[in-house]
Amino acid sequence: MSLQSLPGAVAKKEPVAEMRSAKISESAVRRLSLYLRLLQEADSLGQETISSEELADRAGTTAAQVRKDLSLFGSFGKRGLGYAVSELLQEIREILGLNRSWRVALVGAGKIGSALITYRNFRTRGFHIEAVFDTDPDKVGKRWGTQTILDDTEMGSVLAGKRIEIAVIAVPADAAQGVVDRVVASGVSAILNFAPVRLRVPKGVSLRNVDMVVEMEGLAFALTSTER
Amino acid sequence: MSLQSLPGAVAKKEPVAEMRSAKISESAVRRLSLYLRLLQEADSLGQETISSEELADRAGTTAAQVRKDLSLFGSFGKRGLGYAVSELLQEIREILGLNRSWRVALVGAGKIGSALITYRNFRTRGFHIEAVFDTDPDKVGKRWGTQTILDDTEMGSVLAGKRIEIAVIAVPADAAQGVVDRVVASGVSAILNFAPVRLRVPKGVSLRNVDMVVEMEGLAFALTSTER
DNA sequence: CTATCATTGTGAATGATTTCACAAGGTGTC
DNA sequence: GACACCTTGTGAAATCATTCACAATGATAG
Repeated sequence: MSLQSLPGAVAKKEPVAEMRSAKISESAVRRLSLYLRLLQEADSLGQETISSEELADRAGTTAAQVRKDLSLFGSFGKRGLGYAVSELLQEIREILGLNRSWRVALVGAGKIGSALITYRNFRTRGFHIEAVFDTDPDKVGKRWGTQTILDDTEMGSVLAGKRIEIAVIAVPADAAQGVVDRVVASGVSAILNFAPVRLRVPKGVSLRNVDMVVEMEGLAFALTSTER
Repeated sequence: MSLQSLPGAVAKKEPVAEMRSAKISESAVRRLSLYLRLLQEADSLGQETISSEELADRAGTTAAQVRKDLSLFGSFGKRGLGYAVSELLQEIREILGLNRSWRVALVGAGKIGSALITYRNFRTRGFHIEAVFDTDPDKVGKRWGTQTILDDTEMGSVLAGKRIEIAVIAVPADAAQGVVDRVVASGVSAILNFAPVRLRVPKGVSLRNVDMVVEMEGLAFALTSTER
């Protein structure tokens, strides 16, 4: 039986805006993103309701953790029944800011950039790559997916002109900080960094790092420390 | 003035093996990996000593955090002076298990795999990709870097034969769990997963995930929640 | 309509991580 | 050799995150 039709479910939830004052931990946000993916899978299989326990099992966490995470933003479930899949899906999309599209630029047209631009999940989640930059004259002017690679020198004006919000940095480590300074100056306020370097960003700019060497070294540590 | 020559520094440290009993948090290990990179940079510039404060500044953390992280494994510094760069470097390499090479296999010869195999930092850190697998008959047999792409069906025997320790999973989400089950059965006990899916591994197998969509959604959340 | 069952939402308890703060140890100067 | 100065290593305190446990709520069956 469907929960969407029950009047209580929507009326009860707290306004999301009010909840934003509290500080939400990065790990909680990561889990929400994961719940979202799991809910989309459940939804596409036609599942209508899900309990915190089932969601926790699929996410590899505990039912209490799921409920706590969701309670940071409101009350979305029904006691005795669980959560309406499609409704919770929509709530999390709203919480994460995914009910709109985001304007993204890619700086660095190398192998990592190439992997990103062909990654379907990106577009389907609302992240639209609207510009690609590189310094290499052999690459500039070439078509890359739906984009033509632009010269690095045009970066400032294009980012500002297209009002790009998120920059993906996929350049060599020694060039990364310079790129960051320039994209921030052009109004970008969120950065996903693939370069193996610690970047400095001004307050108000969000930064996430993806560092494969750090992950591999974490695995090496785990293997080393369990050895006997 | 160099610290290496002073007798106290080495004699004083606790044996690493003994310290391993305590549980080390994942975030502490991440920071160690970062310190290592920063120390290598300092070392290559000829810097001989570094204080916890300077290392913390470069790593974007606090001096107390640096000292606490290091104290989990021993006493490597000299009061009043700081740490000998090349010595601390070596200690961290030992802690993380990087004084040896690791046998790595790559499963999935797509764009992400391509980015990995050409990534120099990998090899220089001791991670040697010794086999590459794919299911696509058009790819099997092609040369990829120093490796020839092998057919997926050979995976089990090759992994076991080469005693591969770490597998990098770069296949589509719906194929990932099957691959994991097979690599684990072939003796692999650490996995770096790029597929956007939650994998299940038996106890004793280490797993790290790199999930670009999760990172991007984290940025979307940050942008959304700071908006007014 | 009452009893039973399932599952949420949430304070309180526990556990983990980070920060504080300072004694201890070591350098350099006069 | 005494004094002034730095910086580590580390208990204790503070903060942050997770887990527990249960009252509250709603569904369902008879």
